[in-house]
Amino acid sequence: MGKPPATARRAGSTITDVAARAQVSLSTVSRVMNGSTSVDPALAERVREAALSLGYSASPLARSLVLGKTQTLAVVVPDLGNPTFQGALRGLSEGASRESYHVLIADSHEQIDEERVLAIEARRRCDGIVLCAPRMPDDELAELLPLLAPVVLINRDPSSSAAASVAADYRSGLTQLLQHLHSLGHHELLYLAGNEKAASNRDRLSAIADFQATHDETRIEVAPCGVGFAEGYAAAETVVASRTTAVLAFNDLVAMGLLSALTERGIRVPEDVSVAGFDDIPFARYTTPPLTTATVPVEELGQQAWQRIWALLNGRAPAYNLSFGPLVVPRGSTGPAPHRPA
Amino acid sequence: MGKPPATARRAGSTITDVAARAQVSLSTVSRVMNGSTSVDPALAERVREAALSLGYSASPLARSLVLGKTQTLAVVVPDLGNPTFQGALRGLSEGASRESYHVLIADSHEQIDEERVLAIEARRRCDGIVLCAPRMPDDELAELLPLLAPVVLINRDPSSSAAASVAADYRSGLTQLLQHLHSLGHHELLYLAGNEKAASNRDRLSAIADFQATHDETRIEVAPCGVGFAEGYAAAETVVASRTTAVLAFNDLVAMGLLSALTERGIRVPEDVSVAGFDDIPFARYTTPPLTTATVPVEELGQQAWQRIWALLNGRAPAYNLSFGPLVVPRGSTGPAPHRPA
DNA sequence: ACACGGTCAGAAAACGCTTTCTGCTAGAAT
DNA sequence: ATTCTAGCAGAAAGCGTTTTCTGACCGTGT
Repeated sequence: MGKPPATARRAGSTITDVAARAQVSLSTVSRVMNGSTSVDPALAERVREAALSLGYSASPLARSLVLGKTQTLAVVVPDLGNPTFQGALRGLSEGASRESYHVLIADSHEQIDEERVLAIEARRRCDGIVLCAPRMPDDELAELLPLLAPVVLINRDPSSSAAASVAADYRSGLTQLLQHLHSLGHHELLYLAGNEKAASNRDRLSAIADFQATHDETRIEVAPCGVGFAEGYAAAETVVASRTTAVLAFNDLVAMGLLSALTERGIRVPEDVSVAGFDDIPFARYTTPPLTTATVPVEELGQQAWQRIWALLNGRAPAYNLSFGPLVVPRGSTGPAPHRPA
Repeated sequence: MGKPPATARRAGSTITDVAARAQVSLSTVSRVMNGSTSVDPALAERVREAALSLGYSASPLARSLVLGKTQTLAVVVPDLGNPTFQGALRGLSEGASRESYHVLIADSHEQIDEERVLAIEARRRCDGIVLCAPRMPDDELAELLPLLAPVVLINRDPSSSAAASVAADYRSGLTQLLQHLHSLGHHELLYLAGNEKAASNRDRLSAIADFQATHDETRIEVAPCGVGFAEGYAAAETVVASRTTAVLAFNDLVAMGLLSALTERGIRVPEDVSVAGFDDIPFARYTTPPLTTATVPVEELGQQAWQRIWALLNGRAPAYNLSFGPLVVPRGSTGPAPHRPA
């Protein structure tokens, strides 16, 4: 009767407690808990009972330390507020949880100079890392990768180094969007650019340059803009001034901001000007008019990233690097070019 | 010359390696790395040098084990795709990173029966936990809380138990929205309900009941709907059939879906019917027409949650439980009630 | 000159586990 | 009946740290 309390205590019961209660050694408890072969059924039962009544479960920390694996994956994103990364994170987290892996998330809040240390720090507490660093300079990235392995890149071409990666092909996506607008008769286009340093922006610019090179009749203007609603909204001015007939927004957010500003000014979309976004975020379908855009299956991007890191974690070779070719989704915000009286 | 490699190796250097290289004991290395008082400057320098050349940094795992703290915080959300939780997560993550805390995120994917074990599992790898579980039954929550401490609740009234919490006051928000519409002359309202079990939905219903009780002249219909675009879109049918003059959508997503469907049918907002959302997600400002809604400062919710868990982690008492009173943001989607020929 | 106290470095214990190694017991084989 | 072997439980080492404890050395005070 004067024995230690029978009820499970706050947080604390350790393997030693269980061993004591079941009158066996630590080793035996460990074996039972890990379903090891060959331990006397009677003992095993006693141990399980003791564990249960003490509410015991092994400390993940101690376990990780000795096993050398944490069952945790790090994910670095530049901005949790960005639908693209949210989607990728979702896909990733789903895959991870299915394998009972945990996800440590590090938001660099666009502080690209801190990304390096953030990634390293996060990586140290995990078994692997998935990195989204669209604006990290190529050389810094290359130098960082070896320290991070196993690592999977999202939306970054691992140029030199042979890292695993999954990405959306922004180049191809924009090319298709250009063709879409071109086929509608637009020859005066405006591209509202995102962040100069971002790889995804460079890809788009490259697509524009190529298109321009083979289409003399078309003029594509480029205006710096940004990546959010507000910037898109503010760009209405530029759009009007440019007297172009179609606008390629850096992404759907920008497009939506722009759409809103144009509507306010009484400029009709697509009758007066066509607007195309990029990404096909869930909202795009529900704008007025619904937004023409290029799909980027962000959630699948995350899933594929998980698949690759999972392979890596198990010592297998990851699947081939993947590049999703976005598809144009023609919706109401783009239409035939208006006949403009010069 | 025949010494061990001087360059930093992959991942592996341990404190022992550093000690060996610096010709001192482990204890000394540890002291130096932790900026401990009183260690001979010469030795200290030698240690630092060794650590640097080996690329050493202490294993967070081992450190956590002995220190009894992981520098990590768990966050459980029901759905990473939901802007509300995204915002809260952002706010939280920002605060955490400022204190160089890490964030482990667990997405229950709306599997409310797994939330319990998910939370416990996550909690075990962390120093504390922030829980968003809008649909977990009260009794289960109450039973869970003691196992999770220190814990902060988001959007849950900790009824009996005295847990720290931050929440949006959905009741008050909806009341204000009702008043807003009432003052515009609407007497035939329709509420598109969210998930039956969700606390935030119950709060709204309660607000409706109260309002109804004091406003005989007003009829408020309730229709089950959902929490996403698609459900809002699909609800257009119901809205039209109800012949009400104003719709209170469960949230902005539903409102946007509805808006889109109404526009497609040529129903004018707000001339024919007023639509109000809830949450004031960033998109709400940019719909056509801009969406009247009630602000819920989700990011601040996250920040405040961080403040409280941080206090708890430091053995201080958390600030008083917080309830944000949403503010109505009147925008273009609500207007005077139309004169309807009976 | 000797005892005493104060610095500071190393030895060792502890954190909570897993796993190898050791040793005991009992059953089988000769 | 005796030895070999298999089977299973406990002892102990090890994971990489921090921190307490121990002990050496040096300076000071009498």
